[in-house]
Amino acid sequence: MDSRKEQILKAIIKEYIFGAEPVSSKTIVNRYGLNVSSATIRNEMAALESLGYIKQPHISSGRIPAASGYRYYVDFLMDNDRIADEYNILDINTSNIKNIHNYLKEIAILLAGLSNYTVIITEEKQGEDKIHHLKLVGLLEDKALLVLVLSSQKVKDYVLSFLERISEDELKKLTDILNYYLIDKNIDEITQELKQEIINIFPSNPLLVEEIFKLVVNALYEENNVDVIVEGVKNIFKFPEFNEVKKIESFINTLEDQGQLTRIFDNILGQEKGEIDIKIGDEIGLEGLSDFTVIATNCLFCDGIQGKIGIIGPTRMFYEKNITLLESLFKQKEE
Amino acid sequence: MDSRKEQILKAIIKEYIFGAEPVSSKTIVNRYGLNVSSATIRNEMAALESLGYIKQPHISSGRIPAASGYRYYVDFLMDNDRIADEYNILDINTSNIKNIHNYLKEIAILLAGLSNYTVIITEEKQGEDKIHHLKLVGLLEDKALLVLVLSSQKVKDYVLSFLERISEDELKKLTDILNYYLIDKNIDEITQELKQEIINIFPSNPLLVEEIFKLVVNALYEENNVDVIVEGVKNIFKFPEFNEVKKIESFINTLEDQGQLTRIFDNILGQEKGEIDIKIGDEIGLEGLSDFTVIATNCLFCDGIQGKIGIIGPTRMFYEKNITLLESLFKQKEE
DNA sequence: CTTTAGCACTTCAAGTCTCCGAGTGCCAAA
DNA sequence: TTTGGCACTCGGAGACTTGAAGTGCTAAAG
Repeated sequence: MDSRKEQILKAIIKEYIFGAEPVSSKTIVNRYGLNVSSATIRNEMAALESLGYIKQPHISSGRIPAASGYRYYVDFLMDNDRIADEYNILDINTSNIKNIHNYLKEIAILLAGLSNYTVIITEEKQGEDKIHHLKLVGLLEDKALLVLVLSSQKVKDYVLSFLERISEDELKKLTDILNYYLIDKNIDEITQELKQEIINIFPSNPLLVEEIFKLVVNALYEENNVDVIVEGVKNIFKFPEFNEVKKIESFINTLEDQGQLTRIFDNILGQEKGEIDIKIGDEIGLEGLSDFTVIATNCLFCDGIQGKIGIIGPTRMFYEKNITLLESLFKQKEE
Repeated sequence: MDSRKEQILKAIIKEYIFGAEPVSSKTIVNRYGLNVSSATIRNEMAALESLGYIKQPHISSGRIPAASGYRYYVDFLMDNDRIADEYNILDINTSNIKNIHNYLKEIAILLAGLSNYTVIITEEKQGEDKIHHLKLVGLLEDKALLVLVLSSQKVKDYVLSFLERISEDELKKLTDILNYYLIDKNIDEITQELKQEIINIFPSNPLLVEEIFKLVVNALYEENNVDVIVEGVKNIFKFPEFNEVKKIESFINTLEDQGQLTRIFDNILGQEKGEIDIKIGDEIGLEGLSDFTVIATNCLFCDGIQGKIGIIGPTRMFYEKNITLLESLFKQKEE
């Protein structure tokens, strides 16, 4: 990726974010004076395509960014000198918080209005459920079942796949270790350090331990009876790429499935406060959201009220603006 | 409307509710043995059409029910011997009500699942706001402004249109009467009797008083910070008649506008508990919902928690089933 | 007066065809 | 390495055809 390719990729992405239509080589020459001809741009575009950053909807159309193109843009090309507009979102009605749910709802509505995308807020009610015990059960050569029993008596199970075979004895040993360390722990007590400790004791398969920890945290997270608020669904209709009922349907199906939806926050479960997480397309890990981007962060909404907040929109999204919006939530709290 | 016309109307509606496609004269002969030929059915259909109960999407297609056809069906033709299936909805998790919002949400999800339509629940937090004072201001010959000041200091105004001219003096007089009776009243205290009293004192324009009362109740209702829960939006995609993005958009826009949405419960504001209100198409009074039917009722969800619950779906709806569903909410509470 | 058979008529929906514009890929020359 | 030029491809819009479904109407039968 030389500088000119980056310039062209950036131009394509900016143009496509703005116009939602495939970008032609000619458009780039006309609007982003690079002092080369459209043929040169076409050559570079072909190169960018073979790198996977852009793609063609069909053979004789312009290019649109691929997911990895947006990823490259977010990681390396985005204008970081964005002006930190002051959005004083958390200040609304703070005098008037009789009801946390309504307060969060107002924040969501406001943020949906400011961003023009859909906003999701979860309030975490922490530590209500704990691990009662768990068990690993071998299934086939390369599969096992993780069975979790929670202190609320709920049972959850997940299928694990291994890269290489693991013996029954190994599974038994890992089950014992996990039980020893995890029984009676709530979501806050299942830390990165604890995970590391177990990996040290059971070094033969760290990836498996990672996976199990993720699922355990997930299970507790879901069971904590989080309040999920979704606002700004109607904004989806502003985007011409969602002009088919099928696409709207899969979006709304995902939004209405609370169990699935909270998974958009998976990555930021253990993240530092104030960090902004960006997941593009399949990175989100939900089938219905493969054309979307989620920008999310942890947020301390007010004393004692903590949760996560995410902006979700098409991958063709105004990244800078939304990141600024979420950052501004923190600026206020730091004061 | 002789008995045969009613039979045919009923057949058309049942058939259309089931199949979502225009019903032909032949279909009726085949499936609803009336012992007449299709030509006779066609004659009757033409009559039913000129009565306004059914219509044709285009000339040369079968008939579909018109809004007033559904109305006739609901009022006179519906099978009232419907078996009162026992849906023990309110029993879910009653032991576990830590959080009213989540309890209502669960009810909504359950009911949305059972009905296959969209469910709306509002919890009323009663009597929080009152009328501080109000004023009628003449605008043009046939218009005036109703200005409401609430005890929460919020100001709301509405334009009133008269059929015939009303003098400034009259407006002043009515303003004084209304203030005398309404100041410091909350939503529960603004009753039908109070309205009647004012109409008796100010008999020259009862319609105007009616209109003002409606707006006052509305304003207080909106301000009572009701918690609105919507579940089962995704069910809309099951109905072939909503195969255009435009239609979905207007539905979702309405659902997301809480101020508008609560107006679907307008009719049952003062209604007896347990009565079921059915509004079809334009009867709902919301532009975005002219292809929908709302079936709604007051509901005492549990001790002290009162609210309204509505099922909303296409006019082509399984009326009997949904009425039964809502009725079953009461059966449980009476026990 | 009511019902019915029969037929002409209308409309939609799906399929086919053509045509045009936009845009690319690639070659050969600069 | 860049560029002008040209052949090629594809999608979308529009025109046209065709077949199926269903009606309205008329004239005859009950």
